[in-house]
Amino acid sequence: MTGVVARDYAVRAVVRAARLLELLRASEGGAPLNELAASSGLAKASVFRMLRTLEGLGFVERPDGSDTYRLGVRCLELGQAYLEQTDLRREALPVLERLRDRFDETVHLGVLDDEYRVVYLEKLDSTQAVGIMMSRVGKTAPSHCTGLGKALLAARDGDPVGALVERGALRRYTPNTIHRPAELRRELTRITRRGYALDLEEHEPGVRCVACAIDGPSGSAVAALSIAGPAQRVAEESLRGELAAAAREAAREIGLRLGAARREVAS
Amino acid sequence: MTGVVARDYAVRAVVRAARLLELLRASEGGAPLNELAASSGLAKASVFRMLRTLEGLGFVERPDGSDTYRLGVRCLELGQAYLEQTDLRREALPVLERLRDRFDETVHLGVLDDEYRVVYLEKLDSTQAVGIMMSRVGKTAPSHCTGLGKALLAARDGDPVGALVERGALRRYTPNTIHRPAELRRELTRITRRGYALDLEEHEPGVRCVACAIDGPSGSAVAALSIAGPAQRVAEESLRGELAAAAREAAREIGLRLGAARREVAS
DNA sequence: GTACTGCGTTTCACACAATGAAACGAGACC
DNA sequence: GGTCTCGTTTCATTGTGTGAAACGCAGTAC
Repeated sequence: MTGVVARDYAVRAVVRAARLLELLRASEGGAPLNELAASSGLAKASVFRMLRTLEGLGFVERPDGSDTYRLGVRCLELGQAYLEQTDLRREALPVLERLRDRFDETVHLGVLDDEYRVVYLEKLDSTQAVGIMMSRVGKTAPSHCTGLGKALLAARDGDPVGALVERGALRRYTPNTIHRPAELRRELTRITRRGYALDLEEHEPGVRCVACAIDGPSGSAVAALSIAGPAQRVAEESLRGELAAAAREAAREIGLRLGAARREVAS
Repeated sequence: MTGVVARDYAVRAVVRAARLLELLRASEGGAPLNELAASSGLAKASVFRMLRTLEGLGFVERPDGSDTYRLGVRCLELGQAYLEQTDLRREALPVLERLRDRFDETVHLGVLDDEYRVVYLEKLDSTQAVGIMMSRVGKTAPSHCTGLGKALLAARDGDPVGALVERGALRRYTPNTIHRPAELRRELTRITRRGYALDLEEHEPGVRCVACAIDGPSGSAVAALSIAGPAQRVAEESLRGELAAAAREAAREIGLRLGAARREVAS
């Protein structure tokens, strides 16, 4: 899926609309017409029509009647509906809760989006040290330097590292960030072999975690979960040992539940 | 959808794509192609192309590779971005927190979407009796029988009640629901006059609340806040008295902060 | 005051993108 | 094997989305 759509199917106007929404998402607190026209590379008139269409649909709004466009409430409604509808989250929740309670560390559930970013679907906070991690449901994070991300990349077929390189996504966030393609590829094979991914302060300084991919009914990974905590509390040995084992077991259980849920629907 | 866009500007393909997303949102856990084709009234081939386009963009996904389409992660990302970008929420939060702490009752912040539904932007739970209300950030609720909704409808110009009638939205949820247009109109004038809206178990049995509209810099209402609690704890007199006063004051303060924030940006 | 500049808006003729009918193929069911 | 139903593909047609350019309206400079 390096192209936007499998075949040459692709309704151009819709792709363009999505591009504008993405620009608005990236832009802090909205952008004026001209800016969007410039950065999208489309004609001003086209952008104008698009934005007005999106505004009428609630995907975009202009505070009172000003000239700066920002994302609209409709986006929130859809996002919330997505969360409610995904059975992944529903099935995973009890398992994640047990995991959190057992170690009292922060637990995450996440997937990759089409840009190879990690998107958090669930976050269960540890009772200790709440708020040191900047993760949050719906937020995105880079995949090459997070536990969730690396676990999911390792489970992808094709050449995810290549895709990341193309996008110039291999930024360095901390001294530990693996930012060289070759090294990242080695790391991914290692992850596949041992069945879990580590993040040793590669994204946020002071935060370590262990993550495992969750296999869906079809056998391929549909999500991943992680257990994360402050570096001074979680030793690398415990990450590799007890925590990794617990994470793998939890991932396996969620996978089974997903299969069961699917079969139930089918019947 | 009495006219999706002001003039005749409206990119048809985008409007159609939005219609499909809305259908998926309403449908529990996804829908197959044929169903979407039927309920959207579009040709099967068109729906097919649309869905594939949306899938490529991440707005829609198919679990493994099945035939049922559901909303995709991209929706969640946008929704989260919307929440983070709106300065309404940012400015309101500290004020709402004070309000919640003062009475230890659940506090809401919400807006109307383009279909005249209430959308919750923030919910601060009371420490007592958590979970009796089904509200949640990003969820929608009817406007004619909620405090937030009525406060916002009352502040709208035009004929919001007429719009609700057209949509057949005046459903009855409890014996107390105001479902007659004429009566609702009277209620709205009453609300405008006294400056706050009540919900006396009109939406959820056992839940009462008082709500006030928040005026943005331009003077018109941009949102509303409410204080809600179980009927047996919050007496109607205290709703009309102490709580209403506190809600009005909080709404006023948020309005001022919004004005200030806007002016800051402008400078 | 005028000239200028930067913005959102509108117009318009053209081109080709999006469309839907219909044909196709795969799988399930009987 | 026949007959459904469903997703997929093809293809000719047309009307939709397009961008260049013109417009109008601010604000600013001078």
